[in-house]
Amino acid sequence: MTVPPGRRERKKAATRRKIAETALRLFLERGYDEVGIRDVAAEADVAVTTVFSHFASKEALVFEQDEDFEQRLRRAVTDRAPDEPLIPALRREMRELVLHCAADSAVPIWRMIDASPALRKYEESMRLRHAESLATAIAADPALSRTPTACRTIARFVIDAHSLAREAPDPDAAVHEIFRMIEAAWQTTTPTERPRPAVPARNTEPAPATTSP
Amino acid sequence: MTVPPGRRERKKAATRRKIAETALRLFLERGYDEVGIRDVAAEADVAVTTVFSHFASKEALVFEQDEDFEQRLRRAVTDRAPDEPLIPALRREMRELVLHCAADSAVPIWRMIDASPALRKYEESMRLRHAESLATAIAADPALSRTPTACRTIARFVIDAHSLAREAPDPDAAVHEIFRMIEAAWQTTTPTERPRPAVPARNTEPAPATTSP
DNA sequence: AACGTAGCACTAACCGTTAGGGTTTCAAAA
DNA sequence: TTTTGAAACCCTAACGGTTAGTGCTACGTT
Repeated sequence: MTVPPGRRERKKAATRRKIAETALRLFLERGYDEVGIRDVAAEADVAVTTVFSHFASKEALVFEQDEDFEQRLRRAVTDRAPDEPLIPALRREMRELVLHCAADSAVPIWRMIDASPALRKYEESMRLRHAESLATAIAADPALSRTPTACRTIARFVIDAHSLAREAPDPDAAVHEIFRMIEAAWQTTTPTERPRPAVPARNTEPAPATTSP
Repeated sequence: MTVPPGRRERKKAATRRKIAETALRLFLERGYDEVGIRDVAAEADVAVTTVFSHFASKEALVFEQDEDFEQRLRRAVTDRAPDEPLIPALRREMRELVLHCAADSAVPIWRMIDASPALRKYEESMRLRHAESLATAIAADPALSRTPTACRTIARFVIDAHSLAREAPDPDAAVHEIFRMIEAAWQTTTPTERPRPAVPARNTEPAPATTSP
């Protein structure tokens, strides 16, 4: 598993990192549309085909932490405390993600993204993937048990919250404002649940045959 | 304005229609990815540049009624009866739009769209435009007076409802399920209104000197 | 009738992306 | 150690969407 990675893997990772860093530097220096893939490849001293063996498209060079984002949201659902409700957990995670985007040194990157139609388009298609991934995680939680449509709807709302809050004048306040709406939407979808009335009714996990292979 | 259109305009419209019809026919016959712009131009007996003078991109050949969709949603807001609440008006319109997409002879077109990543991407970017347009219409209604973030959020939710309902097994039921959630979300955003009792000590915004220039 | 221009054609290219085919470098089996 | 397989990389050439440049022609207008 976690054996010391061989020279080959280290070199591959180094190449990938060099390409991504070079690309981002050139994009920020000259503008995304003014830099071609051939420029990136030449500056990183690799072949054009090598760039595309590491990144699926030119836009993917900009959205490197794409999978991070997706995974963090999924884990906010799956790894939350057993008694923590869904929406507050998602709100907490989304708040961190938004603040990270809005306040960090990532500001010029987002300015570049907002200025390029191609990048905005790509971001949109990523968001759909993220929403589906999040919807799957929500639907898989036996403590929630909503309809597929309800899960997908809430997932979309949460993903929407990211770009809406990011573009708001006060991102932190926007997260709270939007999640108040999401919470209300979620509350209307409570057919098969008993939150925590008199008895806490903590189910005791009778036979966890399969955990996580 | 509505003078009998001259020969030039009629010819232009005919060319545009011929291109669109030819393109859609070829796409459905052979598949979107199997038909090149050069094929469409040849079959429609025009130059490639002429195709692009009528349509901004290859994908735009498929989404001709794009502006219809946008306008119908905006008008569902602006042209609704003075006493009709927002969400029911939007739900009614969205229900029609979804049923139109799901039941009509438009089914093979949507099958084609769902099968092509390029078309799905394009549709996504359209949806962002539609959401912004709808948000503007909602924000402009003095009878509603919500925050910009609330307007944009609800607009996104409504646009999301379209694709979610379209993909659901029972689109009509999905529209109602999703709009129940949207209605609840909308209800939580009632700052400058007096729904009913016990004012919960909200600050009253004493002097709104600047409204919206 | 003359003029200005909108619409269209043609060529040639740009750019992202991929296929095809070859070389080096590593890792693990023999 | 040697062999062997394949992963990573390189190069060339091309494909397909898109655009610039340059005209020509037909139409609307004066």
